[in-house]
Amino acid sequence: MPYFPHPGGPGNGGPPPGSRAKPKRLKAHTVTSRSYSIPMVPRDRKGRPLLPLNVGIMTVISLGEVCMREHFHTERYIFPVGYEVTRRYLSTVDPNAEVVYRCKILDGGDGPKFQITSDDLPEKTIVAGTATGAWSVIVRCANHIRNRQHSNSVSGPDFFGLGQNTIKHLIQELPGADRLRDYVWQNFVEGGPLGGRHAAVIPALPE
DNA sequence: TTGACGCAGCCAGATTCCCG
DNA sequence: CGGGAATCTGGCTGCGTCAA
Repeated sequence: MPYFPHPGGPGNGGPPPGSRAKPKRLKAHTVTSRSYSIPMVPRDRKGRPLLPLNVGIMTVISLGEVCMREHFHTERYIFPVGYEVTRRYLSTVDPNAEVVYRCKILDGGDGPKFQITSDDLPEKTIVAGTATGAWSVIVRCANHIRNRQHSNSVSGPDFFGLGQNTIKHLIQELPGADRLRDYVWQNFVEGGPLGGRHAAVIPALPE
């Protein structure tokens, strides 16, 4: 998650020394359009991204298609029908294992359906109306078999990769994305100055 | 070679929303 | 109105890059 401290955050006075009481946070309900630098994305001759594509720990299998209907986008995220990624996470069967989860967004008629299938339980498919709902089932179960008592709080869109700037950028490029009413358009600069682990996005090796 | 730096991934908790 | 679900923010940690 790119962290951009907002005005009024830490460093802007902050709590008095010795005070550990956190100030009440107000929900940032407005999304502002701004520019982000993202790694260069490998593309074919027509300019389409080469899939599958490794983005961080995730692999984008398909970007799907932008659906103009309501509920298929918010001001922060677009939920393309047919979008598919894989990612590694804790197994819900073996406490010592990690498995690959296949995340898909399907057309549920009146809204998107978020489907997750794990490699160790391919017959058990989790489907929910929200990304958070689907992933919270996994996280709760993974924590349960490990006897971990932490909350099942999880950012679903984050786990689906929809919060990744690179993936956001690719989804924004899909036909129709520029005509979504509620979505707040972000400006991405490909090949911008980036350090760290994921300075380059590489095509995933075919299985 | 190594330490500083920057970023992604993940988690905890706060806030908001929604339904009974 | 209350409780649970959904969503978002802030911070910690680990790892890769780069310069000294």
